[in-house]
Amino acid sequence: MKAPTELPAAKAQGCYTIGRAAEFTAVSAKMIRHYESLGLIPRARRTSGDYRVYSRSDLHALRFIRRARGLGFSTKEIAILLGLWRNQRRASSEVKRLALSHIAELDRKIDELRSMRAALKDLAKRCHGDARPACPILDDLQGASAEQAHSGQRSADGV
Amino acid sequence: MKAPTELPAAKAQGCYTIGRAAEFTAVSAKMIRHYESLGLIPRARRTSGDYRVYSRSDLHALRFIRRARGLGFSTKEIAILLGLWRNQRRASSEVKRLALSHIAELDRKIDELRSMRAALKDLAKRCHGDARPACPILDDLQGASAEQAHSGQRSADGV
DNA sequence: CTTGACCTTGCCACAGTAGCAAGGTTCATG
DNA sequence: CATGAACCTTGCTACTGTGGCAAGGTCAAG
Repeated sequence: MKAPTELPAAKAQGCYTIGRAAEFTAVSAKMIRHYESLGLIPRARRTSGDYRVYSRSDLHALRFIRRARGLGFSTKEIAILLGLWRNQRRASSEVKRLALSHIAELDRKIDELRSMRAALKDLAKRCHGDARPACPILDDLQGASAEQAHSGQRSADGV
Repeated sequence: MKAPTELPAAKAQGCYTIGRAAEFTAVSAKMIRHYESLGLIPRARRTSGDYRVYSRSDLHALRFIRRARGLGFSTKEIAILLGLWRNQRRASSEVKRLALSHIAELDRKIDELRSMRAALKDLAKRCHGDARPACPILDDLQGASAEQAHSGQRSADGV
């Protein structure tokens, strides 16, 4: 009940072990397993020795995921995108809606980072940066210099 | 060794329970404990009933942390900033150096998000967003622009 | 004394990625 | 055929920062 050499045969037919799949998709083996556990990709076929086996179309899906991650989509969003991708009867409006909402999210994050940057840049500009201890940056963080220096609270929600 | 009512007395002397400290600093009680466990702030004094007690200067440090978080500093960076803050013989150049390197980090992140945004915006622009399935966004994620059947991979983005 | 508000610790969860460990599989080579 | 290198398996740990819940203790007021 055990084929002696199934992987080489599989390779000849366009099948890949997880390591080769990782190599060809630039998604680490670790992450491939992770995506499987999340259900982003279906459970891989296994050899008799329990090795995962991937087909070319599996690699396709992995590249899809990698590219979507490269655009900053979360795994949940990617799950939806994959669903739309696989659904030949999808409406492109659904995809576009998701994309636009992600753009809005990116804008939000960019704005947040930019306002941090602006505030810090301003403080840095006012700091002599010499051997003396006096430092407007620390003064600001301390809040001693002026509680009303900049309008109240920057809302948290870090990067 | 148990005074009957120590907290009210403490309050009168400018002491705060963790809840009140949270309220006055906008740092959640949870995070105050967390910062303590990280060593960002010293272990709090305790009442006989093991309640943490904070002084006004402790609140000061907590606000310092909150503001630094608001500027996007990591907890490690904040640990350094706190050290500089407490060190009266610091050189402002140290602070400035940290600030500038953080600005560079923010720039890096902003650029990354912006390039995602640009790429996605472009795709979204080309997507009709109607009831039909054809979708340039999915096509791009699929990598259709460069490959279709077999042959090597195309590394899309270096993000 | 009871009650309710507050505190304590500790564990789980999120997201995404990486590392390590102990053990099994494959396959080529000696 | 046996060995060993290279690869695979699962599972736990960690990171960063925040929130939530649970079981139990403390405190102050009624």
